[in-house]
Amino acid sequence: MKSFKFVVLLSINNLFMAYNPRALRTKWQSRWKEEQSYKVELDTSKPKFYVLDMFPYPSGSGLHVGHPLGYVASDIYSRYKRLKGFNVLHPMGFDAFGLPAEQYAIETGKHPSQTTAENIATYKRQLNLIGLSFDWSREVITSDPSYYKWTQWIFTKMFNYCYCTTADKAQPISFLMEQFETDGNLKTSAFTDYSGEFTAEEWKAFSKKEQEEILMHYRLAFRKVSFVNWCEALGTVLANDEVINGFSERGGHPVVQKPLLQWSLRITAYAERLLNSIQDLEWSESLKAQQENWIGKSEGAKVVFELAPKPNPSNAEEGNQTLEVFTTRPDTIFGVTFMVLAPEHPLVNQLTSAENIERVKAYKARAKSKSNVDRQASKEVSGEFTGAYAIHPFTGKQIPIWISEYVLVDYGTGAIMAVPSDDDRDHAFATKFEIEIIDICDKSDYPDATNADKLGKMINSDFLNGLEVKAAIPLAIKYLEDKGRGNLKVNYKLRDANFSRQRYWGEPFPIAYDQEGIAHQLPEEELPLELPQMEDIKPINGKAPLSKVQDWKYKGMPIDTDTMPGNAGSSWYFLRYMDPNNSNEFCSPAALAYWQDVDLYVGGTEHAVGHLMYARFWHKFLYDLAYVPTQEPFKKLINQGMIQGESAFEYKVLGENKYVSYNLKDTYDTNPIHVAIDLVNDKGELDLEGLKKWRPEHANAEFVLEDGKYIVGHEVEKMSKSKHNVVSPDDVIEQYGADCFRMFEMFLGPIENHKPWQTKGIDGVAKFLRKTWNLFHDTADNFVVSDGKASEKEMKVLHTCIKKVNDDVERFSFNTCVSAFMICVNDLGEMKCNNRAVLTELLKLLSPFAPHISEELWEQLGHESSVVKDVSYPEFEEKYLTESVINYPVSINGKMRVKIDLAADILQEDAKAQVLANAVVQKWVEGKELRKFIFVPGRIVNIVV
RNA sequence: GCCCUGGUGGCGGAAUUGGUAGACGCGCUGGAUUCAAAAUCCAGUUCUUUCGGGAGUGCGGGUUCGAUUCCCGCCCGGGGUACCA
Repeated sequence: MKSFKFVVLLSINNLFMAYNPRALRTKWQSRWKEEQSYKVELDTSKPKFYVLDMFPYPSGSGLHVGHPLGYVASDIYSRYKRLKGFNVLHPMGFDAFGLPAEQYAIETGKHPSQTTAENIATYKRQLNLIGLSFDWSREVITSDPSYYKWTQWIFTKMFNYCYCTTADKAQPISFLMEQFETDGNLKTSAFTDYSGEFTAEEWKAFSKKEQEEILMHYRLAFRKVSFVNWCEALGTVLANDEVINGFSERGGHPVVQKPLLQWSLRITAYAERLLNSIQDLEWSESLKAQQENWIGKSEGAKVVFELAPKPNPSNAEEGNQTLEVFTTRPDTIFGVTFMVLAPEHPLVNQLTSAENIERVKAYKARAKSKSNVDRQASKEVSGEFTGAYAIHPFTGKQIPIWISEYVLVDYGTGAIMAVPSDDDRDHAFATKFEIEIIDICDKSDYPDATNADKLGKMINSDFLNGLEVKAAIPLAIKYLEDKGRGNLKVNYKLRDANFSRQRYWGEPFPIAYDQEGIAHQLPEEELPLELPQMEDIKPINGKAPLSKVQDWKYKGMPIDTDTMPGNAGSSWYFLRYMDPNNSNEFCSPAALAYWQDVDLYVGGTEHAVGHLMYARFWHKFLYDLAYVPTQEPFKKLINQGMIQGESAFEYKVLGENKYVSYNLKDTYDTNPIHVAIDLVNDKGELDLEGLKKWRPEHANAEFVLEDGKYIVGHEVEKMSKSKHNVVSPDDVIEQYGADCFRMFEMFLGPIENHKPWQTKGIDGVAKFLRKTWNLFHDTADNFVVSDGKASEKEMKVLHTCIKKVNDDVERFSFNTCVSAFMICVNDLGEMKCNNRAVLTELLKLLSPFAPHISEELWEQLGHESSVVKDVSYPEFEEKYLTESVINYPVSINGKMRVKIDLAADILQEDAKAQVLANAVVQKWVEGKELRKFIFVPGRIVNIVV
């Protein structure tokens, strides 16, 4: 009876005293919250450091174990920098506007503002569970009017600015209008897609409406007709990824291209600057390459072709029309045998002769019915002759003009000069339609060269004959210039960004239209223009949801009914964190002067071009207006890899309610079906009782087992709800604790690698944390540390770890940090080290990785201060690592044969004598000629015989 | 096709500047402890071997005293992109 009581007492005691991650988590997380441990203020006495995670979209399914990979890494770095004396800005917020919330609202009737608020609450709870050191007082939510006021404000700035190509920066539209008043557009260097010319007199003679239409071609935020994916059956516009092979993803209804007057942002004006400053960024080479490819700069020439007069011109002016093309191979001009226009090219209708008009119309209609993606996916050669001809600028020959889908209306000039001998697509086209092919480039010196290599010697090319391609190109351009038929031209793949969405859940445009349809911005004091509350947010008759709002007017003028896309709010959020509650400015100059830019940005590669390109563009625009102090927003960027899920499959026999185990599936005709991964144990065995509860259709099913077990099949795929392979961090943290979760995520491998989630190794990290705890406690879990002077061996172990962790955090190699901690704790454990001085430093080192256990043990050491914010990072001291003797590996002919201790300061001659005297070395060297003795101090000895 | 990545034990991975290949962890094997199990601890764990060694970082060459690392030519996986004139 007595001993029974004793056992109970002991286990209760254990429950309270032993390492209990759950209790520590709640204790310290609430303490940090109470004490606002992670609140950060502008403090010019300290150097700043800005660590940012990519803005999460709060989806309905919450965080899975893949998301925190980057968050934990950036948190460790933030905590590390804090202990190093930096004033660290480490904020978090939510990209809360967007399509999924709106779609969910339409399906369930729940208002997006409600679901968004719920999802944000879930995200915050989960993020806090991990023990991340965010300053929540700086939280930014894009759907909050106090935030989107400034998104709208930046938009109005873009509306009021154009781009000056000589000053190479944005300039006010008013400046441009003054130019028009004095010189028309003849002298302006403003960036534009406007091709007409007008004098000052003509400008003044234009109506207000005509003037505004011209200005739209200069504004950085402007309206133009662009195409949307229109689905008649759903009565709505679809995003590209909602369209599959010309049909809607939901329902499979046909989708057509429909022209709509929409807002765009003139990012193309910044193409060259966006390209040039990539070089200065500390981003991965692959990411830089993706941005460069996206901008897609190519140098070539603009060539102007006269059009041959029509046999029966309907009016006299038509005869003087010209056709402009862009080419990267002006040297091939003597090989041009036809021209091709995009079907949508504005000259097509007017060029087409009467006898071809029907067929051209039919071809255009066919092109229009296909989505862009479809058109580009098809490799089929198709086209139609217009009946018109152009005149070759040098030979004067008549060249037939065709239209074809392979020419894209929005790249270059929407027209090409076709050179079938030196372009694969032109060649295929010429072959199919039996058009002449003139050989103009002798490639016999380069048997393996493709057309893309631009190699060969010019032939049949008049003044270019005999020249290599590289020499012929500049000469051809010079000739074109001299004859006034063309000039050097640089072209970019980058397109202006469509900035309108016919949706509800986004920022409204602060723009109203007068009776003539002229766009006017709302005055600044009217911002924010709040999104009106609507019960039913479905689009109506193909019009945007806001068109249903009765009084959606400003001073009687109708307000724009489109809303901004998701990338609006996320293009500048990183600036708002610097001064999140400012109601007078988007961010104060003082905050900007101090925080400057993001020092470290952590996020996934899925934003490689979209978000990062837009944010850089907005930032450069704000820089031009002198609102921000830096040219680039994100100095250093780390891409975290994707954590994939491991899916599990059961195998259903076709047509029967029967499931066979993995290794037997090939003897039946089966279909794999996803099963919930949490019903499967480490050995791949399926919990059949759990399965029956999860999916009742299994209740009466027959299971064909192997060795009495049902074994599932596995596959690694993206983690997603529909694949039933999602693992929530909540469960892992509940079972192992937040510190273990954090360290295990880091231990999985290099931060940038993609890897499947497997809890297989997590016990190793859990063991490590227990061992760390046990350095401070005896077997009965009493807190025991000793006070004397630490031994040299202990100091060596400690400082080896300090050096390794310090170096590895700096290069973002967190997995090797965890290894270093394990080695250190194992070594100290082996030495039975519980020395206060050693353990104190160890806790400081560990706290960025495992803040909860560190804080608890820190308190147990008797500190009133906090190890997560009040201490400074341990200093590495070389003297603890210096050795008087070094154990050298000795290689013979490059193979390691023996290790020999040599004095650290030994000279080569002495080393040689000692090494050669060694018995093992003797054995290998005996009877052979000693050719060379290599001694690399501190490293290695190599003997060549 | 083009651009970018990566390829190392049974598994995740380490080797930072060309210098001991496989750190650390998982798993596995054997042992201690236990009535037993879990947990814990100890030892072993690239392959091969005639126990001297030999081979080995996707494959084939090269440079070097020495190559996972640098160079040339291939193969395979992952990501991006695509009629871009």
